[in-house]
Amino acid sequence: MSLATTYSPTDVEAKWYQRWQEQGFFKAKPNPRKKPYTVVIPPPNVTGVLHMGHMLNNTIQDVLVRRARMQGKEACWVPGTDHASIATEAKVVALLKEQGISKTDLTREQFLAHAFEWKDKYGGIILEQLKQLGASCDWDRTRFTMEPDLTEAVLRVFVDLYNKGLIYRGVRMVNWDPEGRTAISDEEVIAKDVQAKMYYLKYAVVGQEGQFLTVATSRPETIMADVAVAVNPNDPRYAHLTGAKVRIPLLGREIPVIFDEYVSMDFGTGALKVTPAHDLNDYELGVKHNLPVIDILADNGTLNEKAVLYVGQDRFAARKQIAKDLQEAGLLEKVEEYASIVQTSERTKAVIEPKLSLQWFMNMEQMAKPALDVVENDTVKLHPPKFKNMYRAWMENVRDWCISRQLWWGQQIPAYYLPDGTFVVALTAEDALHKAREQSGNAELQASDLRQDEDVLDTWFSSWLWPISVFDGFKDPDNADINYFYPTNDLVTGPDILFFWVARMIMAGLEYRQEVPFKNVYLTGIVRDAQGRKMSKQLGNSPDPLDLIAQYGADGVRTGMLFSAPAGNDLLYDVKLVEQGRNFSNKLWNAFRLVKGWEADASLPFVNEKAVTWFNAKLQAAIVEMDDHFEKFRMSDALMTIYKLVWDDFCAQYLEMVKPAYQHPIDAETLRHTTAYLETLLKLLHPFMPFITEELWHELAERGPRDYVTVAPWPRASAPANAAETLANMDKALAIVAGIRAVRNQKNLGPNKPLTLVAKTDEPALVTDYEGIIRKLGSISEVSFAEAGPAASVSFVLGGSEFFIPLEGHIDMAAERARLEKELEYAQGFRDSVQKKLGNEKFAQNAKPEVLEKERQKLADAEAKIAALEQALKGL
RNA sequence: GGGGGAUUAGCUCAGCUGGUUCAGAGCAUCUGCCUUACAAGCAGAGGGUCACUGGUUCGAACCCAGUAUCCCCCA
Repeated sequence: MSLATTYSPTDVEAKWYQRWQEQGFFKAKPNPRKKPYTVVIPPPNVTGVLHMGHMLNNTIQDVLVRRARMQGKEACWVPGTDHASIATEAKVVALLKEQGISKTDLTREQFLAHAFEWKDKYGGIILEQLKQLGASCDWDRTRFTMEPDLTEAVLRVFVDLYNKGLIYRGVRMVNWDPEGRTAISDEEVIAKDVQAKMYYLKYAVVGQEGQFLTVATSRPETIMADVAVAVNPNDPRYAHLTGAKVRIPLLGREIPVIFDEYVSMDFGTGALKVTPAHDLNDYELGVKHNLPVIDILADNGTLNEKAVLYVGQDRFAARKQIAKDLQEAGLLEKVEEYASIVQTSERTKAVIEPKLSLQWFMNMEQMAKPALDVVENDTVKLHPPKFKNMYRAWMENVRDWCISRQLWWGQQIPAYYLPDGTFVVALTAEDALHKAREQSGNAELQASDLRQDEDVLDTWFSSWLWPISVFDGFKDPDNADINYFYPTNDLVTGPDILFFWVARMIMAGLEYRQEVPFKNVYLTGIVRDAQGRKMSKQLGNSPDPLDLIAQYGADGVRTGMLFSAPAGNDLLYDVKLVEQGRNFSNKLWNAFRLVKGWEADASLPFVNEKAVTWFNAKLQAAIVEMDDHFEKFRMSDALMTIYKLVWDDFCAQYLEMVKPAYQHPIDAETLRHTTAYLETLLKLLHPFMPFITEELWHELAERGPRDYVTVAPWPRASAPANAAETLANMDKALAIVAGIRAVRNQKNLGPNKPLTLVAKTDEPALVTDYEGIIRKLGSISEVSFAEAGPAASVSFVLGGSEFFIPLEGHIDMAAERARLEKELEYAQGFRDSVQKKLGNEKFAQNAKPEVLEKERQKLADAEAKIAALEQALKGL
């Protein structure tokens, strides 16, 4: 047999992924004999390519799904993509621009044709990439948020919520993205710290020549939209301005001075210019004081003709220019630097303009309440739970959701305008005509008389229906799939979309299924580089996931990502992690090579009973521990448990214990147990490392046509008799081995130089029962017992026993004495502290009996050890 | 400005109900080994004032108060 000493994943991975698909292992259908286990993928943008965040997120989902599948559940992982309205439209617009085509030259239909063409070409890439990671999605269920069925779901919900009065149309202050030329929701706005300038402008007081009111503003270009200057009524500096008017600098228009306690006296000069069209707070102030609104900004962020000055200039250019002009006019008192915040668009990064605009909104208050309750009472559990607080804060302060977008790529709003300016909301154009005729009383109204709203809906207005719509729960609310697979079990996503998406899915679930959409939400962290910086194209600090898979294997990458990724914590990615993952694959591969190479000889006696029962106890304990970790969504801990079991207990200890001498056969019983253990380990590892485990599963034995580790039953923990004793005894035996090895290292003896061991102990069985193991792992040629150690020997003490290794010519008596004395000193110190504790009356009164018993045991152990050490010193 | 979280070994993090020789794990580091499964490996070792200051308790990494620093969310 010739197996390479290193595992090479490349061919193996492609082969098994294909076989799994051929076998249909990932397909799920309602099965009353099985429990459903459902996960819906957070649909990546169609524009997307796989990045490290997807790798982490989808690895976690796949681990959960694969384990559930092995547990005998009907595991259903629904994949799909999101049409990502604004992001995709921006991408298509940019692409067309490269081809010399401007969006404005196209009709809506032409543009959408281009966009769909683009989507068909690139939209599936990310899903193909997920296959390389090993994602066990049911690909037959792949959905797209803009496909006909899902679009229909969106429209139905819109119509329904409109009819319930939860969706309304109105003029409100919205976040305007001048780059995307669309309104966006509050959640799509990102606040950024910037170093800004504060301009101090002089407003001349009307009728009092030479008197000025100085106003501090960061946006001097908006003075043309000013309708008042506000000061605090309690501010003595401005009391004399009651009823006064001031003149806008440069422009000369007169505006009133108003008094309102809203104005902070400490900020700037205590005088605030009021610009209702371009600031939310100013808008509210304007409404309160009944002031007009002057909107001087065009949709693209340039100044419009209402500005009078700087018309056509971009807002930032105008700011520079007006500062200069004010300076020249002597109306700029000073400019100061100050730390400020600007609101930017999540998608286009453009600086947001607050803008008064006619949009569609959804009332959130009514839906938020039940969605908050289910999280508060743990019907939906957040992992880690610290996110509950954030969730509560958001839900209690939720504002209405602006759902219309001035874009083409997305679901067009099903509102139809009549010639008289009124509108109807209907699922289809025919319905709309029907309603329009009814509403207007004009039976002659034709379809061509109606004009559908130009806007599309926010992308999240389709995503929030995802757990229901992927099972066609709107079109056909009582179908077998939705009844079986909904509610889903676990959702894995990032905390950045807790409000965008998670909260709203809960609302939709409660509204349309009267049931939460999932029971657990696992919130991943952000993948950062080793220095803690976010991964970004600009920094070039993000590895290409597909390169990583090619280099380290999908299994290596998956385990690498999970080694250091507790829920909710950011993952500091370092190539060392995937190296560790790859090394682990290799370790497993070599363990397999060893076992595979063994020849069984049925005539040999079963000599490894101690090792076999010990490893079984270890294995069972590890299964219990893993199940517990999984229960608590501690994925990296579950991985670490199996990692240590495989590497330390199975490879470093167990295999070394049972390994026959080179080119010698092994007894059949041991081989049988060992192979069974290896199979169990493969099962436990499979969710983390699907490819190598499948490969080894098939290499290890002849398998039937449907016998794959992918569908093998998840191991059930059993409780072996006397497990605790088995483990404790082996620990003691291994401590002897460790003692021997430490002596080898100290004395610089090679690992193979045969040594002899002399034991002085009250528990000789601990040595005789494990003598084979001690000999093998310690390279000991002979074990004997004595009342005192040979003169020229190194000794070590374990519990109350003393062990000697005769080493003629290697002994430094002074060093030996010093070492033993140090150990003795520590043991005595420990004994004293325990004695003191036990001597404390209050402790004796208050401590629980178990604790007291343990302390007494500690004292006894310490005294035995001290006695042994004293003996050893005497013997020197 | 409001709210939340964190601070434990060089790094990333566990530490559950206050009590086990409780101060841990992985990685990294150091020393020695190419020992017939694996140098992507083996054996061994070192390394911490549990942020700081008080308090509660027989007993505190853990509970309480305050301080400092960092992170996140919201405004």
